[in-house]
Amino acid sequence: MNLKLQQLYHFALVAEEKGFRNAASRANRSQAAISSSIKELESSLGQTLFEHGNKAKLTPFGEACLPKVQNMLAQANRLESDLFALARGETGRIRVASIPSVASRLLPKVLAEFSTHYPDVEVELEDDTAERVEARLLRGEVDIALGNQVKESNQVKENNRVKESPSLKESSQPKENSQAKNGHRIDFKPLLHDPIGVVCSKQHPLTQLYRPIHWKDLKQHNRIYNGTVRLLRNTPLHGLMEDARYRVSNMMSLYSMLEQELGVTTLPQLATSAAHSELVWLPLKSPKLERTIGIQQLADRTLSPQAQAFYDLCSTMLAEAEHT
Amino acid sequence: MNLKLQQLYHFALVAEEKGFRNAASRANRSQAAISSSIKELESSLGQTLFEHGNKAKLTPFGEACLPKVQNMLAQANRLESDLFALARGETGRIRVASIPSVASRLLPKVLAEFSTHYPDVEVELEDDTAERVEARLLRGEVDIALGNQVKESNQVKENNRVKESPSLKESSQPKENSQAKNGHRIDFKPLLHDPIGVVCSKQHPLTQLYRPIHWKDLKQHNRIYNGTVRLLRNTPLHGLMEDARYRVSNMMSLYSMLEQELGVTTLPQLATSAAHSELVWLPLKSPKLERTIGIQQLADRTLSPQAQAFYDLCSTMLAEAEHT
DNA sequence: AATTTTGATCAGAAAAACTGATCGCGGTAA
DNA sequence: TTACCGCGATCAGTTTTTCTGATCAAAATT
Repeated sequence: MNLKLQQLYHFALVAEEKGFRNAASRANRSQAAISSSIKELESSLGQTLFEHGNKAKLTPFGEACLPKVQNMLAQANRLESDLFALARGETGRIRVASIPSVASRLLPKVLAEFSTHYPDVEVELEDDTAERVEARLLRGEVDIALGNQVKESNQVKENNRVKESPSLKESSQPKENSQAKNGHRIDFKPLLHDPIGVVCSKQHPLTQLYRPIHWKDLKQHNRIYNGTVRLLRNTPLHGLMEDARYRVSNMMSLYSMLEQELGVTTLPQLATSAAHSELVWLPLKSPKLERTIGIQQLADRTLSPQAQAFYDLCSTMLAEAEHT
Repeated sequence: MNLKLQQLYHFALVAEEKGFRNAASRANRSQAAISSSIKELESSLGQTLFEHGNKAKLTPFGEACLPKVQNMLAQANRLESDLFALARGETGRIRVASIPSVASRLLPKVLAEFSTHYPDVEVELEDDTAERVEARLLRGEVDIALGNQVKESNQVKENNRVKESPSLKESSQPKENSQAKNGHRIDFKPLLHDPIGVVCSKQHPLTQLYRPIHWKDLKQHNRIYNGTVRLLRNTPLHGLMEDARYRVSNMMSLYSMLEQELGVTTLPQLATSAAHSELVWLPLKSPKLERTIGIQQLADRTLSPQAQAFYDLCSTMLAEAEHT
């Protein structure tokens, strides 16, 4: 790589300005600097670029070179602004995975805000179950994931690795990290708390209680199991819900069944659709349960500037969203 | 112009070699050099390119940059070889103007030889009268011209230096001047001498002379004027030829007329077509006349490498051609 | 003929690039 | 676990490159 961009730039400047001195002033350099720069370029090409002793007139060779060099300089400039735009996160593409509740209830506002600040960044958003969202992140298919805190995977993996000494490290790491087989760890940043309650039809007897619901109140009703029941692990409710009359994986089916008054279910507040006006979400008084929603990234991978910007925006907007 | 090609090159090397040390060895540099080169690039972009502390793994940003940078490097390489090819004269285009006799009798061999050495150089050859050939050169329409010596130009140059004799030249300048309004001067390099003789049909009485032809021998025959008669200026023959029975500008017409035995003409030996076997060229004994054929270029313009190569080849081949 | 302007050139200063040695870290093998 | 290797980071010091300011000769301008 013999050629230097600066030499080419100086060459083009002299040719355009028709003079070394003008070129020098446009380049903020001394005339001597330009002179030797050209000389250097000429010697590395083995041909003279300007007619010497003739006011900086191009030789035929120089004339043949000029357009090629100008083209190169233009491309170098384009590259430079491309890279800067990429570096500033103004351009590019980010891939986000999210659990459906966040994707439908919280992300739209974030995306709208994001796209006003970064109109040229493509966002690829895919929703999936909490487990699969996390898996996609670990596989590197997405840059950022929005999901629940996954306590289980922490405990399991930690236990697999640390065969002894359960005391010291357990307390420091477990909450915010999870480790996968390929060595990637997930960094989880909690953003908001989503209370878990009971969902049923507006006509359901539970709505007539006129007192806070206790978990045992569900015993006497048909229960419908759904994916979010996993969140109840290690709570008294878990057993009850596992022992459900119906099991559905699809949320739409769940809503339909609830509307048909086939039973009741537990859901985080955000997971209830605002579109189904025949259903109600009732707070659960005891135990008071909640899931922690947060944003995840691979711990050992730097975020791209774009992703970082999205991450930051999510953090602030979702943390604010908690109080509304 | 913040970016340096070398930094981009080092970046791509590290990415391709997946390691600073391998990259360093491929670049014939120390590992420290590569390291600081990358660091410099990162700081000028304002973003980290590699995951630090992770074996030279690209960040997402670095991954986005890599293909763009590689593309730029490829183009820089292409430019470099283009410029070198141009500089070595292996590529490009030259424009040559020539008087018809040289173009048809001498240049073909030169062109054949040239194209074996420079197969990728385009040659644009145009033939025209000596005057117009010279005009094209002065106008910069061609790089090189092949023509007759233009004596006046020498005299003008001489006279510019010698401050005597201000009167005579003024009038002779307009016609055959080699000095144009833009100050261009023509540099003429004589290559071979072309004797001027008499051309007529094989049946013409002149062929029966059995002694060298004297200019007065033409008096008693019909004469055909042609463009090359200008070469006879200041010779006794000139008046005779100016006072011709016929005047033609086209050589083909001239040959036809000679074949029809409408008269005789004077021509340089090279200007006689070998294809017209019914015509003969007879040497003129007294005065012994000749034109000097040579190669011309603008005196204050450097030739392109390609043109220079052609110039050199012409010089040697045509000088040799004189003795055949 | 005098003056201005132009590019070339030089010594020395400043900046950039590079080297070799060393460091700490993480992975690997004993 | 310990010892070791290979990695990239870092540092001080050197070499190379680039730049400046002054000066010059040649050309253009007046």
